[in-house]
Amino acid sequence: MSELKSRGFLLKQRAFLKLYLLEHIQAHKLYGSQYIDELKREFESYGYSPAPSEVYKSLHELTNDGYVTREKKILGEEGIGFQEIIYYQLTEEGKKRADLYKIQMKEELDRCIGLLNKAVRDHYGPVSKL
Amino acid sequence: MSELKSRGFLLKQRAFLKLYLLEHIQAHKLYGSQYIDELKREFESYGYSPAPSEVYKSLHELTNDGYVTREKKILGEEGIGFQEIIYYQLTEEGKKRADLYKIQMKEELDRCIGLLNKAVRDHYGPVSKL
DNA sequence: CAATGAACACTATGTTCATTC
DNA sequence: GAATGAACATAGTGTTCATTG
Repeated sequence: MSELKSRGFLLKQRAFLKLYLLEHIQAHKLYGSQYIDELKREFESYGYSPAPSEVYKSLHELTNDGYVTREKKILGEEGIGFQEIIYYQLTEEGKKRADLYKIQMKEELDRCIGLLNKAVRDHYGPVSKL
Repeated sequence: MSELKSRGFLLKQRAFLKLYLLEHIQAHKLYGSQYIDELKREFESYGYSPAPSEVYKSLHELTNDGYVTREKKILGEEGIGFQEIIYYQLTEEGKKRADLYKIQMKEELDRCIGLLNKAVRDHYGPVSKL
């Protein structure tokens, strides 16, 4: 998860998605496009709609980094429409490392929020506390 | 300033820099590398150090979009070290449009802060109000 | 056909270095 | 030599489309 060390301008999208995916995977075992739907719904009112491929890439990276394992299943009735889907599941190792990831992400989120709030203060007067 | 309409994940760096540059240029007429120094100092404690070329590109775009005009000067003593520098200055048109730009940026900043705060709430509990 | 993911394209950003006075 | 900015390289993200069962 090298994107956490970058310290550039703002947080990278994929780091953000991974934070959500780690939690969603822990909460309920779903397959790829279901997480995509969840995320789209979740961020809809924030004017953000993650591209499917970004979510898949995030899932691949979590897999490659050993956070999660994949489990293929076939969906649908015999004979007519088959559909392969892939379930994701946190590994034991992944659970521990997810905690560390969360801690690092908290710092990064705070940094970014701080930077954006500074811009609001600098250009639109003091930030309201409500 | 088409980067304001994107509505992707987070704000683009250059849009952010332009907001600062428009205000800095209005506040005091400096040349390029002086704005760079100002910005670096300003964001230092936020773990963000804009690359010089990003600032120059932002200044070029502000120029091309008619917000500012450029004025070349020669710095230094005759005979030995000459140094060409470029001062920037808001146009009349630029002042008006900068206000519009600020309004649009406010929305975008709020959207991004909202998205990041949501992540903090979702993963680390309710956001403290201080 | 829906889900997956690879390939491709494009945009944003960072790095290097030539120029110029 | 310091400032400027072009050229280049890379990263990040979005789009399209082939696969496949």
